[in-house]
Amino acid sequence: MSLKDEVHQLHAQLCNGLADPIRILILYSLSGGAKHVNELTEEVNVPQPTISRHLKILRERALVRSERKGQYIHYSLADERVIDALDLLRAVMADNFKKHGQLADEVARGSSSK
Amino acid sequence: MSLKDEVHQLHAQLCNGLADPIRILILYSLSGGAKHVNELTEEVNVPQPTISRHLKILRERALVRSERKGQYIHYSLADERVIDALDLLRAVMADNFKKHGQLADEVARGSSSK
DNA sequence: TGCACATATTCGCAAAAGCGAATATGTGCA
DNA sequence: TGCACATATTCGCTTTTGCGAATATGTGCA
Repeated sequence: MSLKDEVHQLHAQLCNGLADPIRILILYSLSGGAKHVNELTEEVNVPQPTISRHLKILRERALVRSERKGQYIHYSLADERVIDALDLLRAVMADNFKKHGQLADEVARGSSSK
Repeated sequence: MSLKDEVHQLHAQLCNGLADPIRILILYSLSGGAKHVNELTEEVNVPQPTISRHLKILRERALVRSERKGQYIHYSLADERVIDALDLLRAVMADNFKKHGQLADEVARGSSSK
């Protein structure tokens, strides 16, 4: 595989890190400030091992950073621009719905800029 | 599933549309102007049925638009902001590499702004 | 040290994705 | 109509992904 293709491969993997509803919820949650795993578990409302599995994926793609603080491990966004990218895509989606007259309001609400 | 979760599901599907190297190549190629399938086949250098399968996915996610022009079908970006989002993520990736001193140059080259 | 809590990993499995090869559909033109 | 070209779909298969349940690891404190 050429070096250039490797870059596209990595670019795709980064995008793949965003391609799951739970991970999107985690990222938006972290955009409101660093949190530890239990807080995320409550906010996203899925079992703790599931959160940890998704956090591992986000870590592997360098989308989040983790830092141990005593007993807890604090997770934070690695780069705020990831939220910008998500918001852009959400806006694209909202416009599509507007064109087809469905769900547009709910999409517009609940973004990171709530 | 709640309506809000449905939105996150759709958001994730949109991101999933970007989560493949071939589709990323297709989108960047289309950012240089509308093209028909054979042109994409040559540029991306994969078999034609493969391109068509990926185009179907991009269509389903409303990332591209298709318009028949006689014998050909012209594909174009549905929304330029998708490229903005991809570029943002590529920049995030480039910065990560810069921190780890790998591949950063190649990542910076070959973006949509070539 | 040993217990309580926070977080991560493993396992087994069911569901989904991606691919090559073959084939089908659609369109223009002789 | 029938042929040539452009594009889409189907099929069989292998690989990957995601999940729940159980379990392991790591940390602070009595």
